[in-house]
Amino acid sequence: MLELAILGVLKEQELHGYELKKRLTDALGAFSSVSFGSLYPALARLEAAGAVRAVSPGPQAPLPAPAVPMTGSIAGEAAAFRARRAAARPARPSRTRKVYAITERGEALFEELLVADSASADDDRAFNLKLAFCRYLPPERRLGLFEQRRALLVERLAKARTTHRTRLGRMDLYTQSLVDHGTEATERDISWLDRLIAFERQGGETL
Amino acid sequence: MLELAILGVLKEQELHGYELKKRLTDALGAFSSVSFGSLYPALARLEAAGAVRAVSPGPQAPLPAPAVPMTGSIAGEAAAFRARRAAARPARPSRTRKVYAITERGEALFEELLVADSASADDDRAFNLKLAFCRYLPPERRLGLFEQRRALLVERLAKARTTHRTRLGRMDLYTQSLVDHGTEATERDISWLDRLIAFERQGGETL
DNA sequence: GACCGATATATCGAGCCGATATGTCGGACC
DNA sequence: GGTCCGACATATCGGCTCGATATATCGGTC
Repeated sequence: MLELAILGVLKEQELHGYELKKRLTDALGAFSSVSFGSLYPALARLEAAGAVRAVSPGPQAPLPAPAVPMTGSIAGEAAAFRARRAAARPARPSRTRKVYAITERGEALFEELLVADSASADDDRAFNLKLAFCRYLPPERRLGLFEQRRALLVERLAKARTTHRTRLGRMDLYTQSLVDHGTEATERDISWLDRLIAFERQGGETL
Repeated sequence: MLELAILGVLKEQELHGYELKKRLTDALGAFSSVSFGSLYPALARLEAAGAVRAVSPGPQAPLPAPAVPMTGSIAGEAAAFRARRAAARPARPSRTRKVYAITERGEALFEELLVADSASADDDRAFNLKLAFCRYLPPERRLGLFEQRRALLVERLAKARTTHRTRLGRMDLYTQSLVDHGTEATERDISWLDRLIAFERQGGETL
C-alpha cells in the first residue's frame, strides 16, 4: 500500500527519502503518518523490483517554497526560523542523499496497484490513497473504483444494521452510541461517493 | 491494542480462542476484523504475562443463542442451517479446546491499557475500542478519555485547515474533495464527542 | 463408509510502526 | 575558533498484525 503512495509522489517529481516522507505525511494528510521504518524498506523493495532507480543528484527542479511549519513549541519556532533562513539560500547539494526517480516498470506497477482491490483490513486508508491519485486513471476505471467502494460501504452498512437489530439490548450506551455514529459516518460516505459518481458520469466541473 | 480487546471480552465470560474471535469480530464490528494470526500469539503473550490462564472446560455458562449469520451464499445458508440445528442440542464439550479466563493481573492490565494513550497510528481504532469498554472506568476517567480524544481531533482539524489554506491550488479536485470530506467527518466526530461529554457531565440518561 | 464443512489451534512470511543508531552539515553561542 | 545543538538523511531492530496455510477433530450428508 505504501508502494502506491511512493510511486504516486515520485511520478510528479524525483525526490530523496527524507523529502519523500515529508510529502507523504502532509499530502496524505493528518491520517496515516509514514515512518522511516516503512519508507526505506519500501524504497529498497521498489528499487530491487526495478520500479524506481537512484539518480545522480544533478540539477534539480527548484526547491519547493517551504510552507510555514506547525511546531507548537518555542524551540520549534526558532528552528523553523532558521530553516526559513536556510531555505532562502541557493539549494545545497548535500552529497549524502539518494534521489529516486520512477521508471517505466514503476509506472506500470503504479497503474496496477491503483486498480487492484486492496487488503480488507486497511481498506479505508487504501481507498483514500487511491482517490488521491485517481486523476491518473482513465474515466471508466475511476468510475469503477468509486462504484466498487460504494458497494463495499453498502454491504458494511447492511451488516451493521443487522447487528444493530439483533443485539440492541445487549449493548451498553457507549457502544450503542459508537455504532450509531459509525453507521451515520458510513451513510455520509455513501452519499459522498454518490456525488463523486454523479460528477464522474456527467464528466462536468461541478463537484 | 488487541490485548485490551481480549481482556475486555474475557472480563465478561471465559471463552476459548475460536469463540473469542467470533465475539471480537462482531462486537468490535464491521471495522477491524481480528485474525487468528494475531489472536493466538496475543493469547500466548497474555498467558505468559499471567494476565489470563487456561481453565478446565468445566460446566460453562449456557451457550449464547446463535444469531442468524450473514453468509451470502447458498452453501453458507445450508451451513448456517446445520449450525442452528447443532446449537439446538445440549453443549458439546469438544475436548480439544483451551478455555481462557482473566486473572487479577489481567484486570489490572485491562485498566492500565484502557487509560494509556495509544499509538498515534491506529489512534482511531484504539479509541473506538476504549469506548466500547469505557463503562468499566470511573466517571472522571471516562470524561478524561473523551476530552483527550476531543483535543486530539481539534488539533487534527486545525492542521487540516492550515494545509487546506496553504495548498488549495495545488490539489486536484479529487484530493480536495477527499480532504473536505475528511474535515467534515472530523467536525462531526467532535460534536459527537461533545454530546458524549455533556452526557457524562450531567451524569444523566439522555445520550 | 467416504467425504465435506464447521470447529479449533497454531505457525509462517511479510508489511508496517515506533524507537533507535549513525552520520553530515550549518549556525549559534561564548 | 571551537564546541555544541538541531535539522537533514539513511538505515536497522524488535514487535505487532495480517492473510495464508497446515493440521486435526467432529457431526452430518450422501
